[in-house]
Amino acid sequence: MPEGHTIHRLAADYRERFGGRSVRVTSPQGRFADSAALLDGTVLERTEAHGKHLFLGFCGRDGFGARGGGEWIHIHLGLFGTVDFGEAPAPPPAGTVRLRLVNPGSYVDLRGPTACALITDGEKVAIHARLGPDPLRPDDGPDRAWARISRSRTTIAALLMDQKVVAGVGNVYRAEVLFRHGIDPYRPGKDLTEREWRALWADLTALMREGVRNNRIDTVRPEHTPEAMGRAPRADDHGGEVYVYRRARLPCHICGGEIRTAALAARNLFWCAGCQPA
DNA sequence: GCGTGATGTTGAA
DNA sequence: TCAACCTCACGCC
Repeated sequence: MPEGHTIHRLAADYRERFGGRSVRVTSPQGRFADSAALLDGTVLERTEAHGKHLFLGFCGRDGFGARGGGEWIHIHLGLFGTVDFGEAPAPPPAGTVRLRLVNPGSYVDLRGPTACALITDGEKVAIHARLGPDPLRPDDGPDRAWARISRSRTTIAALLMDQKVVAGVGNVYRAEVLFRHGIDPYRPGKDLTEREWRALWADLTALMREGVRNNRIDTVRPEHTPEAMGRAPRADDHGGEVYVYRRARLPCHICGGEIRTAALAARNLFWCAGCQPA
């Protein structure tokens, strides 16, 4: 499930259910057990998202950080990671639960993350430093990304997936935003106009905010929804309504042409050659 | 029961 | 460019 919108939503949900209170921290699977023991009983003070990275900040008895300094759980869901919230009482942990938080009202289970580690303030700063601007972070903007894109011979499809260039965009938003702007995914970054890039950034911001709100990715404009066009809603485990993502060989909602797919840097790319001409 | 694939990242070759 | 890693649901025998 995880593109940037998922992570920002998780930051808000962890904060809402567990923020500001003492929390029981365990690792039923055992792979985070030592760190969980250090944090058990401390207070979840703050939560933060940058791109696809989630940070849970804990406060010990002697100020921020269970060990005295700044103390964070750094979580990256990778491709398979999942987070499931539930109402207390927490059931016996099912499957491979890496991290479980419990308080009197709620529990939350983390499974299958690429990363789940206790880090210091300094390590957190280093992670922020290697990430590009995030359309969902209020203080971030398109300029820093434009400085890289406008000088790069790499395709815009690859640049959008590079977390050093833009943080939080994944395979779905990449495919969909390029479709919405009629841009050929293979166009080199330096061949985009600044106007095109600013429009892409603004659109990503709006689409991803909507994604946080609804906890799913919807990218079709009102006039192209299933209701508006009299077609069946999308039957896909991902849920949202999209133009091209995972619609290989199906007809384009706009021009009727066949949606194409190809591997690009080991990821599946989807686009409509009619609507996104070279 | 086995093989496959998936909204991701890293590090070696 | 490729393999490794993280997990689980689904299709097919």
